[in-house]
Amino acid sequence: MNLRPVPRSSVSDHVFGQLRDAIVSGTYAPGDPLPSERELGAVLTVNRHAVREALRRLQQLGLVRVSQGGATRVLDWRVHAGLDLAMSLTQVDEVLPIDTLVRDVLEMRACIGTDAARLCALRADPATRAAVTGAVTGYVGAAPDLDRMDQANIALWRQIVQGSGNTAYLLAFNSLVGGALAVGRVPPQRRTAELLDTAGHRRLAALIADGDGDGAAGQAHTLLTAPVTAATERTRT
Amino acid sequence: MNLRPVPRSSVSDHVFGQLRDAIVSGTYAPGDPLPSERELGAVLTVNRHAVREALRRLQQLGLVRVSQGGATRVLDWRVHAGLDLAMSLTQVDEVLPIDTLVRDVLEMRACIGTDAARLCALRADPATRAAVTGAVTGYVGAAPDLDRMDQANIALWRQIVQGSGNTAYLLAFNSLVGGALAVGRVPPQRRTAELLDTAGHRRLAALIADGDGDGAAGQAHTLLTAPVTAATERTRT
DNA sequence: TCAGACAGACTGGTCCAACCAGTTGACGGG
DNA sequence: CCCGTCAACTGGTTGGACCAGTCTGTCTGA
Repeated sequence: MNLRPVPRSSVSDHVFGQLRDAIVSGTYAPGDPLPSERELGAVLTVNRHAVREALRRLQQLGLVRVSQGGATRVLDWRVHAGLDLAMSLTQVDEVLPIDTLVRDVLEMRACIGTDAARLCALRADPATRAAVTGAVTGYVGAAPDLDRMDQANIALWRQIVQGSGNTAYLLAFNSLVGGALAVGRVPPQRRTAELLDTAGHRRLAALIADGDGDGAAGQAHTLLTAPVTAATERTRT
Repeated sequence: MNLRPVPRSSVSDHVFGQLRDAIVSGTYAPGDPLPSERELGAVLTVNRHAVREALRRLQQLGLVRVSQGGATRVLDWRVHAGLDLAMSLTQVDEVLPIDTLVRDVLEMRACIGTDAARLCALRADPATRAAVTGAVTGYVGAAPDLDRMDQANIALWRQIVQGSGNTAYLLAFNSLVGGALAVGRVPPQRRTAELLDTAGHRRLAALIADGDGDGAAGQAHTLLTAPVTAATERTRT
């Protein structure tokens, strides 16, 4: 087995995690006031500063609204939280089934990836086109090691998204990669079909190199939609 | 003129903003160590705790990596930052021209919105379909007040994205709405063309109500692509 | 000469204690 | 009944102290 670095979590990390899960899972409803910082510190046997640091992170995620003098209140994450929250949503199976979340992320990746491939074919400079072709070569060369292919696949799509010249796509891609897609929640055999279509990826690189926007979009759609339908099937069971 | 609530910013907000801008604008290159917390506190004449809270938020955004014992190092935001960063990118015109960012956001909104409309037509329950129709009615009724139309337009698309049943789309939508699109960076006259197509929006609602996924996608694409091409023109000038 | 152990000077992590600055709500006078 | 006042909250900020890792230069032994 391959060893991974030990995840060392600080006190404020624990506080953050607990509060985040409590909020997303609905333990605290939107509009509800959170216990005061001093009270949270007392209950969790933690210093107030640790609580404050955790609250800052929750605020940054869009989960709470803090106001001096008044209580810190819970926001409706369906309204105020950004895509980065997806990176943290791995523990709340009751509220949001993990299979559904995976399907959603794949669906979004397909949507973004298709348009990014189109734009990459239209807007990318020669160096980037070459980089895409190179990334595909690296990807194909990684076969049949699924883990390495996975890694190379992400690198490939990062190139494409970068080549699209759309910063919003790039940031969203980061959110998705850092999110449920990459947490290892999806067992290897589930991605086999997607990852093994090396011919399809080669074709995609060629279309991008040729500057054929519509062709690249179509090919990307084909490549990215297959796993979505598979995931959709999975949610029904 | 319409009055707006006074934005009151805390000390740690200022620290956060300064560091964020310094990082995104490249003052600190990826891999560079940030000054120590004590040093930052001394330079900014601020307590160390305030610095720490700001650093937590930067960490949450994916802009820095902090490690006990070692220095806090700057990450490459093009690799590690999520879409939420777009909500903060309004001041770094040199690195990322604001017109380009607006175009990117509109492009992404068009991409997501098109697929969300398709899924909404396919998957939404009757209540949600009715809500979409109602939102369009409210939107049309808001004419010709551009500000109210803007608000109603956002509410309408929120309904559609919600109806798509895709949580990733919903969170991304929040990021985009909270981001450059809503900061008032785009003068009213620039959105006129998009906002005034009431007939097109009515048609979209009808297609969604009928469950015509492809039709809804096409109509949504028409509605959302127009502002993108306009914004693209703008970036050339 | 050089590899490796070691010590000290950093780094961030946590805690305590105090005070400032807003908000809230109950209480009492008009 | 209304409205101002004030006390008891809330979060905001500061200072200082100490723990716990990391890094680096130095010094020792081979």
